[in-house]
Amino acid sequence: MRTSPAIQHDLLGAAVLHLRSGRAASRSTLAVALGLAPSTVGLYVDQLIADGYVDESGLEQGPLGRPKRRLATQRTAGWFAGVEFNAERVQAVSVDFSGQRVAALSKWLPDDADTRTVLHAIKTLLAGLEKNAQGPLLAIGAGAPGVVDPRAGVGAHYAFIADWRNVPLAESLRERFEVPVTVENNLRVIALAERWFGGGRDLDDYVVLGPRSGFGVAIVHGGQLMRGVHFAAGEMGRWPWAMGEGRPAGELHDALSAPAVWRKLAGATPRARLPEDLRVALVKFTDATGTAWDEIISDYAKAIGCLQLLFDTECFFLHGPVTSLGERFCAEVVAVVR
Amino acid sequence: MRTSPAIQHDLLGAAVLHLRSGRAASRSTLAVALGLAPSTVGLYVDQLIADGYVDESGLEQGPLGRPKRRLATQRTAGWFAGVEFNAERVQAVSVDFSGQRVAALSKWLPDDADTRTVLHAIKTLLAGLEKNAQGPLLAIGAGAPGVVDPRAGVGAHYAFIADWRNVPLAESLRERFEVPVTVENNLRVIALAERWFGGGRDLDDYVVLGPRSGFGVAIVHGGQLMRGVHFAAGEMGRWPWAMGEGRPAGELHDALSAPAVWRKLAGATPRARLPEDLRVALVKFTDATGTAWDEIISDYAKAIGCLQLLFDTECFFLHGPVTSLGERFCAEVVAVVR
DNA sequence: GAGTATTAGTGCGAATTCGAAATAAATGAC
DNA sequence: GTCATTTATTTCGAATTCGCACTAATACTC
Repeated sequence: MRTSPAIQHDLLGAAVLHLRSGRAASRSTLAVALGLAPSTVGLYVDQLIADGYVDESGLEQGPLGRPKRRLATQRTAGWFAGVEFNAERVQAVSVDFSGQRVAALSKWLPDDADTRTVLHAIKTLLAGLEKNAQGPLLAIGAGAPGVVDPRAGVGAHYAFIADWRNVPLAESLRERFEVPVTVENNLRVIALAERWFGGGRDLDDYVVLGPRSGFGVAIVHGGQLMRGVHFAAGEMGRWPWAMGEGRPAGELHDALSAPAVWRKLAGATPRARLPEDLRVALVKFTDATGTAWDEIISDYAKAIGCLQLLFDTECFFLHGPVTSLGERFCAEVVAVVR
Repeated sequence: MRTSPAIQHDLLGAAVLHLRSGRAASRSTLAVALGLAPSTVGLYVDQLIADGYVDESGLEQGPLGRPKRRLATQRTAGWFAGVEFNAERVQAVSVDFSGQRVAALSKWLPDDADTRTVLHAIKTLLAGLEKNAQGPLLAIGAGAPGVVDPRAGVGAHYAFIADWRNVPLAESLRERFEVPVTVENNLRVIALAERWFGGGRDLDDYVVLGPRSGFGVAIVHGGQLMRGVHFAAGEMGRWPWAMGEGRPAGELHDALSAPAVWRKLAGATPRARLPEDLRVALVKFTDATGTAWDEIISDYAKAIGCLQLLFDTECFFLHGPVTSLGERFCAEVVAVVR
């Protein structure tokens, strides 16, 4: 009989993430991915199987040699809740232990939503997910807008929700649901998701552009999020920015934020509440080749060029409503950056 | 008798760096600084003393309790060589094991210096240091201009030295002197030095501004240098930059590099070779309050502001010839950034 | 000067991780 | 079918690091 080590929480988490994301599917691949000796991983996997977190699900034959024993996370070992919000709406999803989305709920907020309203809405949605879930709730992850202190689990500041200042979000949810709660900035949550499940899967250095009501970027360096001393890194929207030939100087988010882009394209400010309609309405613009279109392309290219000179990064990701401009937008931006 | 572990090179290096920089001076403080258990540090220090790298040098009484047994690096355990160069000159220093500078040599390069000339000059200076040194040479550190691949020890590219392309600098020096050689970009070497011996001693996040013939920055995030995929991070000099009211657009180094600053202040381009004279000549400008001066201040403040929004860092350092503008320059820049 | 509080450093068993050899499970050659 | 080859996993002893109890050295109190 082998003497298994006590399960270390961080290693369990890392192992499960690797299995869930498909990055590793057997003891040997897990060993490579985690940078541990095969013998060590063997001990850990045994323990995870004994505890009901992981299952062996058949063999996977390579071109030669002994086949891998495929590992899979146990769907029924429990579930996770994720919640994301801004001044307009709250969205929540439940995800089973194997990473499959089980259910999603969302709720529009009233125009004058304050901190209390928002917290209440979050708890209501989470409680709703809890009702139909099977197995124990294992953890909650929350993506909050504005400046977030993930160590303290506090939403430090956000301009668009009344009295959103030093809100102890993690503590509040931990009290109510009695599980570990992780809080992180909205955009940085996306960067993390990109790393674990998206295109940043094998990347250690990349930048996520998040044009929304403002313009922020999330920077991943050496596999780690760059947060800044005051958790305010990436606030690129407030860069001084020349608005165009002979135009007055402004700030970058006046040129590149989602509302600014809509305004330029449509000469109007569509409500961000109607992304479906918007996408339809904008299709014609993506086929047009007006000055506005070229100007947006050139501004985005300029911003990305600056970031690339500074970071010399592997990859950029564009997230948020502006992605509805489609593939051609990205392709043209890339061309101009070059 | 205690069973000492085999000395691990990285831990030895880290321990010695902490002792040399004054960051830790006893077993207990070293344990805190290295994040190891006191018992483990005890074993390591015993080994270092047995091997003649470290010495106990008396006691240090705190306000209460058993006094620390002060540790010091053995001056005579060996020495290190450091060499730094650009297209104009090569500078080399020797440093004993306790971090004291022993000797320094430098050499101007001819105007048409090519790769062979530069390598030869480097080796000549190092050989010169070797003559008067006592004890074994332990390692060489080299700071090279331009794009440097520190993993391969290769100088990838530098525009101002003829045929400086993929120069196997580390290999070349290792062959000649038969010790480990570390190669890093000039400015990043400064950033590392800042972290170990300068004002970045207790900082994990900061940016070093290096205006020279161009304008580069070295970024330290989480205690680690940000190098970029192509080792070209920080090339901020090539940012597009409005040159002033109604002036044509240019690049940032046209406004902020050392030659650009001299040109603006003096209406001329003094040779960078004469920093002593320059400093004297410039004193009058630091006392003047002309448009040029204000413009430089405002440009520097704008650049630093952009970096701060992006990185939200703890601290900025200014290095290079521009520092001869003095305290007042920095103070005014800081004021405008605010 | 004996006792107490405080901090520094050591001894030793326990926990974890590793490395190398052994074992297991497949393919393909003969 | 047997054997060499290849890859996956396990066994087992060794190496390293830790945690905790213990000892050491000092100042302060009475």
